[in-house]
Amino acid sequence: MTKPDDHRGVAGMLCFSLYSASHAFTQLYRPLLDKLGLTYPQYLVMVSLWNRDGQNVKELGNNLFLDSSTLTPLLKRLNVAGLITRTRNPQDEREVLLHLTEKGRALQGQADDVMHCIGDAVALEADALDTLRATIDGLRNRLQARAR
Amino acid sequence: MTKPDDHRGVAGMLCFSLYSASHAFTQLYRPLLDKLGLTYPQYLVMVSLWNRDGQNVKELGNNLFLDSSTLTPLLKRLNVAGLITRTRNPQDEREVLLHLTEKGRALQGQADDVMHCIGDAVALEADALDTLRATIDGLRNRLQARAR
DNA sequence: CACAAATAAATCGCACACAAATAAATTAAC
DNA sequence: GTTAATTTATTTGTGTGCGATTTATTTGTG
Repeated sequence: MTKPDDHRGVAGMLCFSLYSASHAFTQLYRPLLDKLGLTYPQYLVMVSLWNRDGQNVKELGNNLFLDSSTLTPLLKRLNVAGLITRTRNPQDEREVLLHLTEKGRALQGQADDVMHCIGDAVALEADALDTLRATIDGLRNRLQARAR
Repeated sequence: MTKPDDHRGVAGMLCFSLYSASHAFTQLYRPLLDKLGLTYPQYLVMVSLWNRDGQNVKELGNNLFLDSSTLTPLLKRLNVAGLITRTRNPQDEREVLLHLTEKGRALQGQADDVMHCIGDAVALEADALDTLRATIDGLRNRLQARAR
């Protein structure tokens, strides 16, 4: 919260701007991702695996800032949907390795359409967008540093 | 999503910056709000009612961009905690009016400490913060307009 | 007045998030 | 080399979010 004494309720709080904008993104994604049979968090997992296949749960969690208690059930759903496999690492049986199936890899093609639609709605020039993203990432990093 | 062809996974996506920054805020708030016995969404409801007491569920939902299926159970918990009352509007029995109890009003004093802690972590000058908030709010409004 | 349409909440089902506790495997210490 | 500490993932329980449906009340139309 940022302005203790204003009279605008939640509207003046940066945390709420982020909270509501993030939900607005999810709402915009929903009908697009429905066509791929994915939820928004599932889509983030797929993006991460399209970028680097064969991550374990820990690495994926570090990339998405999510913990295994969130990811385990989500990954099971992606597995049931036939998009990924979950296998123990023979070198270290504690780790579960995540690999795209053929079907999971194929889905990346359809995802390009999704990104295009979202880009239109965001309606920001490339450099304005980079600046905004960098500002928000910097903020997130400061918040996470405090939360330890 | 913003950059289809980069090689950075989720890290290059504005939606993910918002998503992860919003969660980081929640994590920072958690230990502070634990002392008040509130979750972050419950805190948003209290802020809205501190700003304007006596809203109905619909109005509150418009302010927070949340719908009654989310709010009803949350409001019941605040009611059980003794922070608010839920009464039907005699003039229109469809509406449920939300009023702070004495205990609920009293909690606002402790919330000032929370805001102070958060403000420190955000570490932005007032005008930089206003600009950022306005940018994100503008983005949210564009996304919501597309989502209809 | 009667009765269909609209509105406000609540209910139900599913999928996150995350703290806390547990289980299994590896590494460290001695 | 056996035991303790650490690491990785799963399980459990609570609280959101939200689509879809349902219930109750009010408004609109003839």
